[in-house]
Amino acid sequence: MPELPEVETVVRGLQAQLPGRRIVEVRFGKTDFVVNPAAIEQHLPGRRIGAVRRFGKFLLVECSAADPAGRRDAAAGAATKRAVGRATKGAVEQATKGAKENDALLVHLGMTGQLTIAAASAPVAPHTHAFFALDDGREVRYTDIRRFGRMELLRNGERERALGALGLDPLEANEEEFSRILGSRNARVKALLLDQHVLRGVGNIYADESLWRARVHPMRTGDALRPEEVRRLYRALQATLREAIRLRGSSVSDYVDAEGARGEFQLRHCVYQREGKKCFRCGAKIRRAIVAGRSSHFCPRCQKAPRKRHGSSKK
DNA sequence: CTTACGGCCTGGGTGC
DNA sequence: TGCACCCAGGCCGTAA
Repeated sequence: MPELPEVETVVRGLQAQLPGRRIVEVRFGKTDFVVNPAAIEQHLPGRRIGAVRRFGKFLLVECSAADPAGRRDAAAGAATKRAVGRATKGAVEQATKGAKENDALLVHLGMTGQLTIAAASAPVAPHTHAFFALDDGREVRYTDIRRFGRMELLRNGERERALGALGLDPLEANEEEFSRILGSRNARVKALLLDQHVLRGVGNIYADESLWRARVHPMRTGDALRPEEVRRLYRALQATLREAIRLRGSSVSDYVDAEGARGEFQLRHCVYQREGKKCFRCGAKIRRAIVAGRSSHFCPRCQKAPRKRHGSSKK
């Protein structure tokens, strides 16, 4: 399941390969996951790729302005070089400064989406539904078994609509911000961690792993957390995400990076998909329960359940 | 407004 | 061999 660390890993892989390359052709298989495939087919061929960045679990592939066939190569290359240095920050912030936004391909990998770079002659994996042929004989391919992913071309002025409602990046937020947005909420902390309008990029794996690490039960509510618990959760979340990025993500089912390689953080999971196994900290059996509509894995001894549930609407 | 919940999308894996 | 069913995560609609 691509969450923040997996998307970050894919972004870094693409960022290392794509800037400066020209897209020469776009081909689609099934298109039910694409917002406006005709617009993509019409506008992307001929464009040069700029920076590739992550925004929560979304990927943005920036493209140059339309550039009449083959001219201005040197200028485009120079612009690309400048873009390389500042990869992941401020896709929306940049937009609000009034500067013209580059067109960008927005991709969400859903559960089983993969973006890989391959030689155009390489065998095509099943369920590959989009091909972006490059000017060097390679192509970027989008493979998605379940097609829960999403793809859309964002043109000038569309980023705010697409991304503006997303919450804080958990790696950029400071402790005060984190505490403010969680501490004011009566919802279960598991639901808050998963809510992309609260924090952008956290999914089920990293929510469960962080809660275990912080020794916070997923059914606790945000406003019932003691300050030291919020602090532990903040630190656990960042440490978990950073370690997962270092290990190139968790490959629990289909996830691979831009080179097609699996990650290794699944080998470090302490609770996720470890139901019935021993807690690494205390030896109790890890349990699974549905919280916020999602499978939640936790240690019933290390992570103390809340006694009761305050009504959310009644008093 | 906030929160909770159910349904939907799809197809791989499982169990009979 | 086939087939019904469960499940994954994001998102949206609805209800309280």
